[in-house]
Amino acid sequence: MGRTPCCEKVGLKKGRWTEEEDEILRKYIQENGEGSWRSLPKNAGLLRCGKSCRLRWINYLRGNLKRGNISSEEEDTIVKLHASFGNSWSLIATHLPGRTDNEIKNYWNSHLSRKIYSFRKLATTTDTDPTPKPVIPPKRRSGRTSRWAMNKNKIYTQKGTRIPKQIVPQQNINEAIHQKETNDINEAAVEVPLPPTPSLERESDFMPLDPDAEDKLDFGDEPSFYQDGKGLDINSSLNDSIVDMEKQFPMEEVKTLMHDVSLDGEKQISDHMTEGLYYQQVEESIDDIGGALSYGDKDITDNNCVVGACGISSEDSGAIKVMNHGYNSETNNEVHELGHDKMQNIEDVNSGDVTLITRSNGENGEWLYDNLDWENVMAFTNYGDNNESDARESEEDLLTWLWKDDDWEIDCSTFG
DNA sequence: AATTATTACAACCGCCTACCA
DNA sequence: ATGGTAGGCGGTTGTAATAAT
Repeated sequence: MGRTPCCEKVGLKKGRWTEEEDEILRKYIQENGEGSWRSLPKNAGLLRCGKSCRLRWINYLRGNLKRGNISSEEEDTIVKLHASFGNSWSLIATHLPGRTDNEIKNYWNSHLSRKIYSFRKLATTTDTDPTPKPVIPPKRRSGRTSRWAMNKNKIYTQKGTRIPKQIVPQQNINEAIHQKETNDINEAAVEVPLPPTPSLERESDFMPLDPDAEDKLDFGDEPSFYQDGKGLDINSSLNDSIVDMEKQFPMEEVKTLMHDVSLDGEKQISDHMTEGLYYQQVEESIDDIGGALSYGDKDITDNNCVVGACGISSEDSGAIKVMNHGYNSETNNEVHELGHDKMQNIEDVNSGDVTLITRSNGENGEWLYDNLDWENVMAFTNYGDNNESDARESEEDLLTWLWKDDDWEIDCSTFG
């Protein structure tokens, strides 16, 4: 049996609402209250579908709605909440008074997702010129002026480029938001769980998106991910695969190596970051995770590739992966084949991104894609705690990533 | 000045779930 | 237990607005 339509659509008006219609709807609801949307149009004398009336009311006519630009604080909150809740726009909207789910969704799709994509593109550029590049905003493209565009100089400053930390579910989300509202969240002792975006999601290896995230964020007396600032205790099925990297790979050595790499003319991370900034971020990341952590198993090298390929390059995850990779250097074919040492190995994956591996071609300039286990990349069989839907989503992410890449010719030749 | 390309965002669509008879 | 309905949600589309050519 087919689904019955929400209303009889014959003869109903569609498209933009006029002032007159708005006024009729507003007046009717003020007199009769919300609800009974199905019967509302008829009673109010509107030639609209009940759903359309509801949407119009909720998104534009009801009181307490903020109009105008999304503030930087709101934007920040959206990004952070998206990390925890994913595309649950209505849930995100409950934390942004006066903003509707539709508005937030649109803002995400038209502003934030693009920003993140731009950042990833910068981070994965194949430009081999080691010369530091100035931060230059892209040429203005044609099109309607966005609210965001009017908010000057917000995006292309380096100031805010640091990718937030991995999720640290140590406190209730509301508490974190309150903290954010009253202070600078970056200075807070505990951060709000961080944002994987659609393209970032694959990076939250340690805390996959969870529809019940809000309920679970208040961990109460649950153990922290961090154990005295050293290593990681995820208190989960991953326990067996957790490696205290500091034991295997002294932190000072990691820092030294990363420092050397950053000064070695390798600009894999991003053209818009200076070496110093990059190093600072890596160092902070290492400090943040209290030494080391690992989420994979013996196939962690492949995991690094998979995750990186499907997500934005993040300095934090980069640092983590670097260490993992360094630890697993013996299993890394390209390192041995090219005779690279641990340091080169770190360079290879220092953003955890497949594209960057192409930079490890070193002496001969050859591509190293052949050394990747692409079957595994596509199958995602080793993706952490994965299940079928995760794998499918990851696969879509990768395909999206490939598709979005500007250099189609290179992609074709590279991936066959 | 006209056209084209691109964008932001309002609105729609269809699916899902809770509720009720 | 079942089927119908309303409301809610996320994804997608249509289009007005705007910059670039």
